[in-house]
Amino acid sequence: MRTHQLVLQWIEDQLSSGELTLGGRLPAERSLAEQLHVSRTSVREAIRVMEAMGVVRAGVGSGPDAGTVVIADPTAALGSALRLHVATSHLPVKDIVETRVLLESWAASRAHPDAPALAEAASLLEQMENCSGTEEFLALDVRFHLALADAAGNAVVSAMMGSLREAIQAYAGRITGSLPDWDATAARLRAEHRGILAAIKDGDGGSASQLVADHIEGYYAEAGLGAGA
Amino acid sequence: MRTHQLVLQWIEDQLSSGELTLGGRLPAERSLAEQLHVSRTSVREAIRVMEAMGVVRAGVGSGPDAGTVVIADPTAALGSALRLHVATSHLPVKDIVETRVLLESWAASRAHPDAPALAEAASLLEQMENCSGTEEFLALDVRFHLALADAAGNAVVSAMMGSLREAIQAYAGRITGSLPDWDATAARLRAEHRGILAAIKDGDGGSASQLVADHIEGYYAEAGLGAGA
DNA sequence: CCTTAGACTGTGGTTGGACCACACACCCCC
DNA sequence: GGGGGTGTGTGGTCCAACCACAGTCTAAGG
Repeated sequence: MRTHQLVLQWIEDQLSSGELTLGGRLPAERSLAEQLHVSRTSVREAIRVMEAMGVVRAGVGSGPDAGTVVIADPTAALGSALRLHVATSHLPVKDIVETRVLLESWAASRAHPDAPALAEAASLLEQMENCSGTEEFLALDVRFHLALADAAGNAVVSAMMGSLREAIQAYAGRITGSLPDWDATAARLRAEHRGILAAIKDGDGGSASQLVADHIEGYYAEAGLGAGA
Repeated sequence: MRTHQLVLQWIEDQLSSGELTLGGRLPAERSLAEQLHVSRTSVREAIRVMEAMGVVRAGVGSGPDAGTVVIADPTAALGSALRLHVATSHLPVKDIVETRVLLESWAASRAHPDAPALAEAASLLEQMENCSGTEEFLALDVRFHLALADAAGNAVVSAMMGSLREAIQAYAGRITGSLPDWDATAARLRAEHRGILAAIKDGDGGSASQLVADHIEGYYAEAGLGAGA
């Protein structure tokens, strides 16, 4: 076993045993190196991996925001990994979209009509009504869909959904530019969003699920992604 | 932007542009450091992250297996990340199981009856008939479920399924020890496996989907995981 | 007494160099 | 022609130093 993996194991054990919790701070790199009898280099490599996994965040300087603290950002880890594997052409964009439809339609069917996340979704919907640029619209769109996923109350599905969206963000931005009439598309998307939100609030999960699936598949189909997506 | 992120960006660009492909080899760490005008330490940190993401594999020595080569193991990345976040208690095991049911039941409903992966699943089923230890049984069980997921032909779903299973592998092993009658449970699981495989081969996706959901939920329910999982 | 400009301390970030173990490839010697 | 030692290049590890940053403490000045 390589040295940095030993450090990784130590940190994971600390997390599992509860000695390191969310918001807690790891020992300083130099202290940790001495404590585990390894070099600071190995400690740093382990922390780098943890950082890529969205488990810790390293901050320089002093004060409460400094040092290496435990965070919880599973979306970052999954998103980066998926994006890289898309870059290697190992994960087809078609499969990403298909999985996104699967997760989101499930979330819509399971969303609680009185979840607080739905209030945020409604607020985002209003902001989308009067927003100018396509970039701003897309950013709000991402947050809207994430809010819907959160309403289902499954942290794993929410994280996976966010990471899928992140992984193909650059791709989605490119195909959006090729749309024939953005204003018309945006108006349609807004109307569909309202329909989805209304269905969820009415407790009609089955209908909401179908609307979400049509919404996503319709967008990618219009943008020119091949059949099946 | 930190130095190692610059290296990460460079590697990702090489992957996106196709100059680095599956099976290809990265320049040696020392060469890459000189080429990008950074220290070898920064290059190593970047490679370490890529390794954790399942994108590259580092090997010492000489020959075809040496050096840092591009691989494609998205399961490793997702699995480690999920496992760590489960360790921080940020992702409940209940949500993991729920997501597993979602993905696997979808895969069962979409599996192609003549997919080559089903032949492997059948072979694994035979091996499970006459196997002794519980560990061996569980290992074969993992491979059986992965084969079913592969039969659906969605690489993203397959990867996510494998990573979910990996993330709770230690957990599953613990609860298995608390089962009252392992032999009876194993016999039931085998029978359910046969039923699932038969449904898929008959082209009855809906039935297969329901059988898979019952199969997984039943197991965790028997092992004592709370309701809803 | 209060304010403020400076030094101090501890954090991660980066670098260069050195040495090790490993595994293949080559070459000399038998 | 065959076999063992050597050469070369790879990643793995460690060390010592320096930098930038940010909060804190201190001492000088009002």
